[in-house]
Amino acid sequence: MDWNKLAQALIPDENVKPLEWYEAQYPERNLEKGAQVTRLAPSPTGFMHIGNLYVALANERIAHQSGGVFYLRIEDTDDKRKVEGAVEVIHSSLKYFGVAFDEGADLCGNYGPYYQRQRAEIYHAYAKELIKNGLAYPCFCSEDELSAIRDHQTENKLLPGYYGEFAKCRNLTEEEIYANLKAGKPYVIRLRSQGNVDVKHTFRDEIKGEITVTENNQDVVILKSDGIPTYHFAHAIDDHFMRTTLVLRGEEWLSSLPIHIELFKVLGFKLPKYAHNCSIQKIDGETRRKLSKRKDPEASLTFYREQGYHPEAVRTYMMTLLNSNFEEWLLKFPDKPLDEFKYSIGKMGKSGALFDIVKLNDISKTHMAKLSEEQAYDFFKAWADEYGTDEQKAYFADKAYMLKVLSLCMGIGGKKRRKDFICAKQAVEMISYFFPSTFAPTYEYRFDKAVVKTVLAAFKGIYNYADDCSAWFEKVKQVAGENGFATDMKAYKADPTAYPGNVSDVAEMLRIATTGLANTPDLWTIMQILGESETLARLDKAVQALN
RNA sequence: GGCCCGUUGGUCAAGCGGUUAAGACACCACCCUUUCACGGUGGUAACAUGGGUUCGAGUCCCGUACGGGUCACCA
Repeated sequence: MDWNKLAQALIPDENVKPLEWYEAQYPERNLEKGAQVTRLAPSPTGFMHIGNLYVALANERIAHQSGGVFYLRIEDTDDKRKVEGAVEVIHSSLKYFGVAFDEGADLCGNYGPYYQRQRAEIYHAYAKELIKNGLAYPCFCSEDELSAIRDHQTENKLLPGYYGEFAKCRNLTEEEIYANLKAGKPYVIRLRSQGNVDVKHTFRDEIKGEITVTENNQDVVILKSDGIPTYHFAHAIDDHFMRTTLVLRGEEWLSSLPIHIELFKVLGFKLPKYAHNCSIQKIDGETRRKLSKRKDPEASLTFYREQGYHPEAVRTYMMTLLNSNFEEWLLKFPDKPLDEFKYSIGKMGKSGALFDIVKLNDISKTHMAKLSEEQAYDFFKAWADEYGTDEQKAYFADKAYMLKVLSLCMGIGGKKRRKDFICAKQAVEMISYFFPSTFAPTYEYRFDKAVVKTVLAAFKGIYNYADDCSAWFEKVKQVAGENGFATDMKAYKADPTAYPGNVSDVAEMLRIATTGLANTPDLWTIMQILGESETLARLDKAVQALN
């Protein structure tokens, strides 16, 4: 067999450049010792999974912390998955959460093009080299033939795949090959694997530690019939020529590592370091499973935008999942920028973490409590403009009023900040009672209607907008006392059965009457913000509702 | 099913052969508090399982169970 002739027939010289050209074009990067070059290599499906952010963040931290480079490569080798505008989505959604690339698709960079479809030539050049060396060959098997092989293998409990004796096209004669080509039969290029599945090696994964990998014996497809490479081949070529030093990717790739190892070997490339991280899981009834794009809204990055989670909070939560010692650091330095945390790949978990929205909420609350009322205003307004209802958008028209509301609800000026707000959506809904357009109370009192009614009417009769906080509270107490409620907490606690309730119960009635909720910040201030006429109107309305 | 990876409280997790087995979230109690929160103190709660190795095992080895991943001209 004349491999050179075959290579030339399959991939003519005029379509490719000499191999040295590529090596010269994409030289080793001139970086400091220890600097890591990492990448994110998504397919442009238009859907950004929380796992994309997760792995992006890890890659970004490792690159930037080491003085290296973090780039974006688009794996668009599968035509079926491609969606218009997807790259835009990748950039914008990651940027929103504070992850930015140094180079890559739609950015500058000397190691491009960063779209795999545009790199056909380089893949062809190396496929040709493999054919020349007898390490790759054309395969004319049809889908039917392949599935027949697979069926036979499963029936006989043999290792499935295209290898050894099952690799029919592996030993085609020269005549057969040229006859097939002449007949215009479609073909793929397969690797002629040199591996043996009985041979195992230990391999060091940066996250998992020592793992055993079996040699690859599959004659995997490297070039599909349309001349586009498969993931495996593109990975080897691209990560070599883009000079990636660390491939940090999802653990679903772990099982194809043997293929990648062999590919790097036959291509004569130095193997990068590998790290395989676990995917984020979710508990579904009794079972854990991967966060699913279809079933779980929180799997999508857009979910966090729609809910109005602060990007910094999401990022912080991701960090707690990514690095086990991060939370300790955060506790110690709550106000330092996240980037000052020393990220360590060795501290990444070996097993999949469960996504815990309750924890995210807690982190979000703490984060919101760091914002000023101006910052909160801007953040909520931006959210409302994009996702809010018309009424909610209108909340922000009177900025001075909104600022008063926010500073009350966030506990600004107090000794300790409140932590009521989780995300913009919830926060904006929470403050809806401050706005007549959305004040729609369902009064749910814990006391008898008649009692509530007397209390409300009595309070309304003596309420004075000009009262300061303590005068106001004296009146609450007065109403409480007049209706038999305990005004002295110590007395009440000593014998709760002696009273129908205490001042706090009376305060709750007033709170529900004016806000519709049992849970709000300081009531006196709320009344001050609402204004005299609105407050009185609400008390009236509440009394009416009791008839 | 084969191969690979994993398994410490409800959840995230520290732990690198000797610890009273950290911490965070959640939950509960108490305290603080003129109301709602915040905050503070304390509490409940874990090494999947069976065998080894060792003076000594959450930590090392083997088996079992359970969970996850993967077996494409998808990435």
